[in-house]
Amino acid sequence: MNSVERKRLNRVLEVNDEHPKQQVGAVPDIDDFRYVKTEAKTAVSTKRVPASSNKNSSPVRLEKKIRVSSVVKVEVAAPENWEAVLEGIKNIRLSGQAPVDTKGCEKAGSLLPPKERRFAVLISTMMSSQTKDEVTHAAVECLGENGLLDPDAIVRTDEATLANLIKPVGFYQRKAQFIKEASRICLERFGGDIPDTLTDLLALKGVGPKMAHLVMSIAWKNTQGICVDTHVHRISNRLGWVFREGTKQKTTTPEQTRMSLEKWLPKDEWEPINPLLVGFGQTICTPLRPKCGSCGINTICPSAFKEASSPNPKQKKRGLGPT
DNA sequence: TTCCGGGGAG
DNA sequence: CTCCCCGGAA
Repeated sequence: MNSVERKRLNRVLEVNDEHPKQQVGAVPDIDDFRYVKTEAKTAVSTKRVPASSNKNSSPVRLEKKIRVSSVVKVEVAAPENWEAVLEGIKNIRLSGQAPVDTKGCEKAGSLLPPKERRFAVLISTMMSSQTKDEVTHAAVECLGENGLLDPDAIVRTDEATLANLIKPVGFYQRKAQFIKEASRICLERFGGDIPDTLTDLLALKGVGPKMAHLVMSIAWKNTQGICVDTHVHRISNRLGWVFREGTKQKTTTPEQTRMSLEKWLPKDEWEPINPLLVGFGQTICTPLRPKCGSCGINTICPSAFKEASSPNPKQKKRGLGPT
């Protein structure tokens, strides 16, 4: 097995192992092993994170491990106030529309029959990453108008033409290539439908954890894990909702965030949390200069006004991450 | 005008 | 870590 396969396999093992053990769950020792692998794998990405002390003002929620015979029980308490925070964000989202509300990829092919709709969702998702919702939406429509929301049609279209059609989305050459290959696999191995498991979705090039979980939720309505994109990742950390395993440090990768979040967030919130936080992140809790002043939860958010204006990145002192 | 982010691959 | 691409922000 080469390194790529191993990497993918590891990913798959991680996600498959994440059973909805919520507030309290008994987890066998093997679970710890998994985290060892994960930490080692992701330890590289220390890049522009201000490395040093993050004094999270929110309540410390270290995991408590209790050894009972051969089993380690891992208890992860939900953050204080999380329900109030979530409620507050929902209220914020009720007023005012975010791009994701109308142009999110779950809208793709909503008028099509199930199988076609699923394919449209997959293609839409594969194009949408790193791209504005509106742009993706337009590209999907463009494909549809050309009868290309269909794996058969796509494999018979040459890559350059395909790339040209989806040009407005970022990284279109790569995506055209990935989409064509995915279409071929759909035809050859899944009867023209899209894969219905995380494992098989992740095996598609151009589909990583974020998109695989999204597709499972949207296309199959079978949520296997939380779809963590940059918004969910950033906001979860600002809210003090997630921590690196065994610490009170912020998570450094979306995968860490996903696993940390899944430990306590009730499963019925797993699917809605993504559009909720994405919209919130697009409008209020923006990456740069979050609009804390007009945010409805600025009295209960541990990061409120903590990183308001940081003009010159170069002069920014290191070691004082938000909160 | 420059620069940065974003999901995933290599 | 860099590369892919481009819009939006500094």
